[in-house]
Amino acid sequence: MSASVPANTVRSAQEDILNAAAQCFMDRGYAATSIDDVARSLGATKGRIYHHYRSKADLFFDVYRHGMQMNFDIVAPIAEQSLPTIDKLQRMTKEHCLAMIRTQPFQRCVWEGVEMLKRGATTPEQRDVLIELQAMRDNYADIFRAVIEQAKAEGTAQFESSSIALQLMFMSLNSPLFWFRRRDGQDNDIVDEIANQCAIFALRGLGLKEELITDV
Amino acid sequence: MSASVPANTVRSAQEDILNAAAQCFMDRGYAATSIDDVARSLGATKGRIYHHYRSKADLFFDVYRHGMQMNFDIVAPIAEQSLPTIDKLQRMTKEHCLAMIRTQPFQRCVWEGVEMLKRGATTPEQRDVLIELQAMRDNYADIFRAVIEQAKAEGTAQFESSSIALQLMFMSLNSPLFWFRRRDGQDNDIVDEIANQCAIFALRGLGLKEELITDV
DNA sequence: ATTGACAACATACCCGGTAGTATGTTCCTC
DNA sequence: GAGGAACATACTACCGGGTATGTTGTCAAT
Repeated sequence: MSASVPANTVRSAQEDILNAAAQCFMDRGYAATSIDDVARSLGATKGRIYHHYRSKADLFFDVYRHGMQMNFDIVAPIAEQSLPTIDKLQRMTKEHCLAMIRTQPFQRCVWEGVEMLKRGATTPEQRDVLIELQAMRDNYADIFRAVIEQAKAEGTAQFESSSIALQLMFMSLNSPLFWFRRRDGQDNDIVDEIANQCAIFALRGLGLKEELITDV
Repeated sequence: MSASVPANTVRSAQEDILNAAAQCFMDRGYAATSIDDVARSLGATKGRIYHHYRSKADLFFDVYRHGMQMNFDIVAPIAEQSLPTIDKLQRMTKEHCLAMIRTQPFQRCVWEGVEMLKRGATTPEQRDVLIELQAMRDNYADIFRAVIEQAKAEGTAQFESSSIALQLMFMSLNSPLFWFRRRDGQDNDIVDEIANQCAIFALRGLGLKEELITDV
């Protein structure tokens, strides 16, 4: 709130921490990552982390939140467009999958955050935050749910339970989180090709007719 | 080797530990699970665990190994049968998915073990064991790889990279590990129905023609 | 029946790592 | 030059892996 503080400096300092934390949490998992690990990867010490975050969990939750926000920013605009259902679903799945690859460390934290809530081994305060973040994630999933249900209603998709279909679709689209890692000077085309194959697999899995599936 | 020791007693004692450990590792994850947690869930103390296992990692690896062995025992007999490729693939996917649900705690440990090797934050000795277990897992995956490649050769499946297709297939079949948990008096039909939907999704994703996909 | 030996644990203890805190230090701004 | 932001340093408390040692029951040979 102080006008004297250049906001961009604070923001960039926080973003550096967020990026480093996301990377560390992905590399070792939440439980096995120490605050010192994160600080060390920044060439700093704990003091810097604890100046911006009250606890390790708080830092993790902020990574989670940013990861989800990135997904919303990418997919929501597509969902709001007036497109044929199939086209919309194709673009959404492709872009979601690309987001998984491009912001992998953050999305891995989202994944682990979801698991954390399901396990329930948290303090009540942490649980409250996780529930709020889970709601954010559920809202995001509902964007997709609406589209696949519409596709089913239009007869262009076929599946039994939409909840299970949604889970399976996300598992397919999120799968590069676990078997793919970007290398340094890697070609963008490779990333695009992987997202294509994942999206096609997911769309086929949802029962889309073959002639409706095209490259985006 | 001592004839004086009733082997079944030792075995059942070890299996009790394995089951408890698998459950604990699933509930809290490897890093967040303490040996005391496992012992407490058995109504025992550390002494019991460390009498049978040299370290926490050793215990975890044994759970991993048992999980993979269960999968082999279920799927290998099907793969060895002389069946039409499509039928074989259908039965294998369905049974694999059922195994994921029925032996969930063990399979979650398999999953985490795979991640553990990829992260690489282990001692050299642990890494050696993980590499051996990974080879076991790769061999298991190769059973499926052979079948889906044959299906592709026969023109009944279509996908680009068989490696990616394999990953996506397993992600679909394994997905109940993460969004489904068995309740106490739950109907077997529900489990069967979930496995069906996962298997159908996976087969569709692999490009199987709709008329070839039937309930198993 | 006695005893020795060992398996199968339990108990007690050590020690390294880590979350969190309390307190310095530096620089920047007003 | 005063105050606070943005850190670094130093410290505490505790948890958890691993070990060393004690205890009990069982079996085998005498």
